[in-house]
Amino acid sequence: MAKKVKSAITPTREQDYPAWYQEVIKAADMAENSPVRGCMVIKPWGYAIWENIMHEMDVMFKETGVKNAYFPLFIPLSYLEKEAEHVEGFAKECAVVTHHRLEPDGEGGLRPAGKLAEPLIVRPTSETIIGESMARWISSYRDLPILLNQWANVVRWEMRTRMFLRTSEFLWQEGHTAHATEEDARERTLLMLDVYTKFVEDYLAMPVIRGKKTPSERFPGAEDTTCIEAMMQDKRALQAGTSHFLGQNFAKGSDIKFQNEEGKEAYAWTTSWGSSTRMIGGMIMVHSDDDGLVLPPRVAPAHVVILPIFKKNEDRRTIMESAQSLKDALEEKQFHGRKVVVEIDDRDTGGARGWDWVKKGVPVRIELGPRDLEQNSVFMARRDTPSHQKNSMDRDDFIHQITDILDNIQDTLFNRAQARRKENTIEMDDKKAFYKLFKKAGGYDNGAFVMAHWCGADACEETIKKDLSVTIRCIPFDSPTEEGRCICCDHPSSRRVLFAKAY
RNA sequence: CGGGGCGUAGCGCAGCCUGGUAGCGCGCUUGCUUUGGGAGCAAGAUGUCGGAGGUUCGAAUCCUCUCGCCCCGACCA
Repeated sequence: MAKKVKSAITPTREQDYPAWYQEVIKAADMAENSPVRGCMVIKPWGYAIWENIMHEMDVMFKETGVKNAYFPLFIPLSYLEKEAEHVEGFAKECAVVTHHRLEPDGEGGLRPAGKLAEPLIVRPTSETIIGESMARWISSYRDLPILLNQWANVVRWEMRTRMFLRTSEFLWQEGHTAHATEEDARERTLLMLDVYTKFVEDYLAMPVIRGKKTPSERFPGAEDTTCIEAMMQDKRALQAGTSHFLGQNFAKGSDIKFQNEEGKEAYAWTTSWGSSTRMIGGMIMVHSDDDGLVLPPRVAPAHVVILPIFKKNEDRRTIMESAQSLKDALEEKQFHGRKVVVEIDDRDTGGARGWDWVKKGVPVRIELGPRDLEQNSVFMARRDTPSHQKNSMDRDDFIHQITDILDNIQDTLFNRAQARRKENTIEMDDKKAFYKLFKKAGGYDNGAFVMAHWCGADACEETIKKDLSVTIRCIPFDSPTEEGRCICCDHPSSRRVLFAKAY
């Protein structure tokens, strides 16, 4: 008798997308809300993904000559004042430390004491404090470029938070570089955007659109902000990484000067670039389904889970031995420079055990029972196919093919995401149709990625944002020059830009 | 910061209107039987009913204040 097909996650994506997202995280045991408002606790399964991300990105950064360093969590208030636009951009969301001690308040509690002469802010980003160091480290063009990165936490006091996507405290990396020439700095800006693109596409299997932000969406204090934008399953955009060309703005603010080859004093040209735990939120929203998390193999904490099936108690020992030898054989294999990671779960929880691993998103599940031992086979399920779909496979073939299977899953996830984005990316020239599309957007269906002409006026961008809460995600690098008319004001335009609802 | 909702066991909730000493489901513990699509039976453990004050013989329940969370706005690298 066919059992009614039921999804592991309720509600489903279509029923309530935001609730589905929270539930996927909870069901996969990745993270939970903390007692501290707007902050989350990242649990081992979630943190292991971040560790894989850190490890792989770190290698990629270093291949471009970047070195890691670490700067203080606290920044003197006055530092933030060094770059005018920067202050304005971050002032409203800074946590401020004003005291350095607690004392009894006489009523059984504690109160702050030891007021600081100058308040410290908890870094929302580190341009200013790193700039201060750079200013001291650089005196000659021979000291340049300086290529730094730090893995850190930052705090931005957000009004509304969501696990991984926007939390008050989040983990990230921030790169900061200083160069002798504008050209070098601009080159570095794009080089790091390339690194992000490669990482997000190859590891997180999220296809992205590369482009430049409009002036209103720029990083506060930047000359140019470049970004990668990905489409989530609800057709909203998520910025997955950003790289800024800061011109000489921060160099002037922090006094980063050097003597050039002609012996003249000049300000350095700086860049900064960042990506955060938000990528994990994106990864969840791009690949996961109504049965829970779906992990791209290249960042999965475990690649394979073996579920021993005990028909009779006497079988237990032989089946466990077989499971262990299968694990050993698989772990001798390398998957993109990393050992294939295998878990054995012999808990006696009935069928719930299998669903736990579905919900955790493990790429490959193996059921191993008496029948498989007799036939030297394994019963395999892939997370990129429906949960009920399982196939018997020769055990040795499976061991031989494991890396191909994982690669295949990785490719499938990427291709699926790319196909979905393509299907939901449209060109539009009619304002009424544009408004109609986004007016009804919401819930699981937020319209589309719309490529439309824009005249370049802030006013048009602002109008659309106000009317539809749709923003220009970026001016894509690959959008060709072509004659057209602004979707908002009908003035001439030479290029299409990407409009979408965003996270 | 405006508008709405909610705080009772680890999680999800009922009880509140009409005051009488704490309940359900899941989970958890132990044992036995089970295990190839979310196991069954039996026996258990778990609560400052968000906090403070008030009314009352008696408060999860009524009143006042307060704290926190969620949703919708506003804000948001």
